[in-house]
Amino acid sequence: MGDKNDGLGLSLSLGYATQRNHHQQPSLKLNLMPLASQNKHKKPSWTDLFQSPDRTCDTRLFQRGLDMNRVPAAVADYDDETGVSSPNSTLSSFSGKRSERKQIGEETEAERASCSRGSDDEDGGDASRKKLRLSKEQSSVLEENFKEHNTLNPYVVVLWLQKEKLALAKQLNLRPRQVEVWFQNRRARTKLKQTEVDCEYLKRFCENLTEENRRLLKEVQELRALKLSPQLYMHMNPPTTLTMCPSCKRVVSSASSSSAAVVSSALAPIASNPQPQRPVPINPWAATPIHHRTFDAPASSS
DNA sequence: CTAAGTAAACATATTACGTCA
DNA sequence: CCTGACGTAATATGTTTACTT
Repeated sequence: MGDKNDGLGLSLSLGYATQRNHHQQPSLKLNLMPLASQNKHKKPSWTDLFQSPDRTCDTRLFQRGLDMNRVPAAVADYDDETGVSSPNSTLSSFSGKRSERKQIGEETEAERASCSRGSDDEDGGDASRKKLRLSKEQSSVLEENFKEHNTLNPYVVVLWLQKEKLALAKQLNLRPRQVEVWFQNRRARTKLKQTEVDCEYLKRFCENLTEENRRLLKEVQELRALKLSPQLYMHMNPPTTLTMCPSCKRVVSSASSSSAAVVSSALAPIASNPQPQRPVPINPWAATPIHHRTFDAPASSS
């Protein structure tokens, strides 16, 4: 997608956005790479570095029948023993091509029905997917990791993705796939929230502009009226609220009363000029401080 | 070098489940 | 107890990118 690499913009500075480049700098794992997979003539690929020699590993694990929310010791052991964090492992039971993923998913679905996260879910027998609510502790740990890793540079994120995700899953007794899904959904929620906030922000901005426009129109009318009766002009409050910064040449709009001196000097040419010189329209966005918002976790309903 | 195939990771939309008022 | 709203885990699908053949 085109927005993959500019995900640092509106979409929340999610560090993952650039992880596509992970193939470019996986050097830290050199010592973990199977020699057989190395090519002397080219840089080691990420795939080389992290790919499990046996792509069916995770599948096999799940085919043995695993608790859907418990990281099987075999998974952790596999990772620990080999020191290899296969990209596939992050997909856990659903790695591989979509079709394969689906197939595997179907395979594990039945198992899942007979599995459970905890001891309180033993009804089993239902072939439909079972949605399990993460515990508060699990959610908070994931949340912390999200905060910690959504702004890191891609390289670090890649390492995190490839390695720490497994560790996180292990720590939380979740499948790596669940961690992955959680982050995916978390990003979606964050983006949605960001969109809502931006929408509200634009709405208010538009309202302010409308109000400002109304005010300026009124001011124009007043100035035109003054033009017809100059003697009244001297006793009036300064009508304008626009000032210009002498250093940056920026026109600043201030709703409150401006300095009388500044206003008077600004008005002087206007009073004498039949064609009042308005400041060059400025980009309202440029003059408006945009505060980068940070988003906390949406209030959990659980 | 190029093209086709593949894998990984993502965004997005949707579905389905759990919780709560 | 029932029900609808809501939050969210899980799934489906399509896209992009890097790598391999």
